[in-house]
Amino acid sequence: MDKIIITEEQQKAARYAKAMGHPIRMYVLELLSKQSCCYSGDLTEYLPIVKSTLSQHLKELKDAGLIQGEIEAPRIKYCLNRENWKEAQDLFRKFLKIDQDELVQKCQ
Amino acid sequence: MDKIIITEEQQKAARYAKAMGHPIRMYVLELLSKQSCCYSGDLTEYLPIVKSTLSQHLKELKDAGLIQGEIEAPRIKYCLNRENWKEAQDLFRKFLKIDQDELVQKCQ
DNA sequence: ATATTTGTTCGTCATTTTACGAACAACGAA
DNA sequence: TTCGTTGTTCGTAAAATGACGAACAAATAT
Repeated sequence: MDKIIITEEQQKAARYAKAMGHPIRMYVLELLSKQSCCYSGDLTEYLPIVKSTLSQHLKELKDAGLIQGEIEAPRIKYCLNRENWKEAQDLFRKFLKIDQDELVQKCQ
Repeated sequence: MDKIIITEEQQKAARYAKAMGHPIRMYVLELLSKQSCCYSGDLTEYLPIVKSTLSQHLKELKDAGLIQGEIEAPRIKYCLNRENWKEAQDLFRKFLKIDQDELVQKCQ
């Protein structure tokens, strides 16, 4: 009885989805998809969690490859990891059967 | 220091993403997005997990509202919950439809 | 009536996740 | 140098996740 191998794409998509699977992380990602960058300190101020918890969430997003941090002393500037973000976009687009042409039109 | 309320949409999107955040569940969803329905027994046969574990994963997808089961004795036929699937599509579409070039400009 | 098939539920267990506060490290400012 | 700011890491704890096998329930088939 041969078992199906879950594809690499499915693994990747699941990994990205998992990283998105928390309201705080979803919030951060959505913010970064709109405003190019943000500072961890500002997030702490607005989000209902303490800084160590936020740090963990940002670490998860980093580990999943969705964001990256850049030191801008004494703060850290976060922005999307565009390469992987694009990969995630492509995977989900495909997964969600989003019409590419329609999307292109919308974006112009 | 007022805290931001995570929006209902972000909660929903995170909930859907969380449900997608496992390779097995991603596999099932992708299958259902392609072939309209499937039977739990067939999945057990092909996936490298035992039936009780599969049952748990299907329950999670059900609880998240992404799939629904219909008794077709002695088996159970699973298909997407169209209404919620559409909602998930819309949420992710909105979330993902960032124009790359625009983003590149913003990030400089 | 009994056996078989199908899928859920239960009990168990190890691991991961989420959260907090305290302690720490890095760095710029006084 | 010393102080304050910023963010990570550590220790801890509660809850959730993921996996298995055994037991169970429901329906069909013999």
